[in-house]
Amino acid sequence: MSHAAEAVQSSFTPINRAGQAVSVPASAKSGAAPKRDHLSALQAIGSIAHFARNATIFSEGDDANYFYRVVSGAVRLCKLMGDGRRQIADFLLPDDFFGFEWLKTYSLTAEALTDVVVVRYSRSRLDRLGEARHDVQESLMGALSRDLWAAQNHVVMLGRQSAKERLVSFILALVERVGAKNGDALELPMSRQDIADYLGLTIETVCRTISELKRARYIDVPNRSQITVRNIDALRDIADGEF
Amino acid sequence: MSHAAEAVQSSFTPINRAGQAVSVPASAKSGAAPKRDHLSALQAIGSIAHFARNATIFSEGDDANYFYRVVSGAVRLCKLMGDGRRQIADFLLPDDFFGFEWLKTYSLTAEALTDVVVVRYSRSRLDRLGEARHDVQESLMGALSRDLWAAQNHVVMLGRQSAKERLVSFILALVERVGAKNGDALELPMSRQDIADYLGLTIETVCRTISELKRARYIDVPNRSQITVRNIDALRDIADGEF
DNA sequence: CGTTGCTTTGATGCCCGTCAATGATTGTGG
DNA sequence: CCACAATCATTGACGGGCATCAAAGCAACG
Repeated sequence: MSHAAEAVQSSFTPINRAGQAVSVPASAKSGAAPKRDHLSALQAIGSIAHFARNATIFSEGDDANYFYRVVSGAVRLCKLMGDGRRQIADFLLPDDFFGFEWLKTYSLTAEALTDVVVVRYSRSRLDRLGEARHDVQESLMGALSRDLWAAQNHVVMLGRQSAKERLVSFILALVERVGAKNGDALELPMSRQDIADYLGLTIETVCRTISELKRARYIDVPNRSQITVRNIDALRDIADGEF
Repeated sequence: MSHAAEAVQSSFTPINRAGQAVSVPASAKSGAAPKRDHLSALQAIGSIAHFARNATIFSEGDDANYFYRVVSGAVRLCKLMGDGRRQIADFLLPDDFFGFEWLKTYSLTAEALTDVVVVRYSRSRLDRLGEARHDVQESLMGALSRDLWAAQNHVVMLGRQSAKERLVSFILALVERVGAKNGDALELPMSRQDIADYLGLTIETVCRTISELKRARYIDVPNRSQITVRNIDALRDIADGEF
């Protein structure tokens, strides 16, 4: 989807769409390889796996034997500090890739937010495929780049935005992700605590800020797993520090 | 701001300055490339450039025409919000690479912290080199991965650590970077404001926290650009939330 | 229906930001 | 080399935003 590139400038979109099927212009010049798309090439070495809600898909420090793509459901990537503090790095939705590591071990923990179906690619096969096929290699590089881009925006959010700005940025990222318009409802597969751990806040601050946005008629909250956006333009102003 | 201070060293031909030493096969694409290490391969396409303190090396949004390596001096990478708030993503020291982008434009601004010398690689040549040579491609992936890893740790720091923990983590990162021991002095090429903008704090909080660490005898501050570490183990405890 | 887990709201306090003044260091021109 | 200005760093006083502690609502499930 186009927005991934365009949204770069103004809005700090925290959600990362790792590894979407983005057009990869670079391989166009080669022309020598048989005309096959790199996603099909990946298909050939993937297998399906299921995880129940709250199951751990892999833990930080585990051998990074697999690379994943979400088919359905949602996943969170997080880091745990020694004393139990938790920071969520990313939420993954269908078609997002995750678990690609340069090092031998995972640098994050992946957990199922909901029951989830994933495609799993063995790392050794992926590496071999990458060596053989330049487009696959570049597609992996693109996934890495998108993750880095998302992490850098996340850093700005946590370092320099207020609680309200962070929550609004988070909502706007979901809006962009699904192409929502005023009046549309957003699905929130994650809990308030997950949102808090993503935004570097407490659950109470997240709740209070949601209530505040509701009182101000920017959003509605029909139930705990949905938010209806009422005034996206006003939200954009808030995210950019206009209020 | 001050006059642009870019100066490309003209006494060297920017194109082929390393050609003096190494025999470079004219067409790198030829299948049977001689065994050569990827750094030398990079050398062949790099040229030297100088920037004065506070000069802008490139700005967010500029066409990403070059990829850089620090030779001497130090560089900061930062993002600016519309209202002037600044977040520093990274500080770069000699041998660090920066400015590698997947997108067409830079996602960060790079500024010279001190007078700085860099090697500059043209992106188009780098791309061609990457297509031809797998080791170069992988070395670029490695650089990306390290950046991502650093950004993820930065996220945890900003999201879940206190001011004291952040400052201590920052000091410890410098300690690791130069392999300092108790009693060694660390060079701080950046200002207090830069440190604050890296840690997501204000300059006053940074100063107060430095003073606190000094009072507690964990560090000494002989002058504004040096910190002497007195008790690294105690600092490690603080960074992990032990105090 | 009661239990369980999650969410929301309220009361209170503290960490850190803001505002302000002073001190230290660097740079500049006489 | 000194005088002065400009910049940067430090410290203090104060307040606000968010965390903490506590309790009450609410939905899912046996």
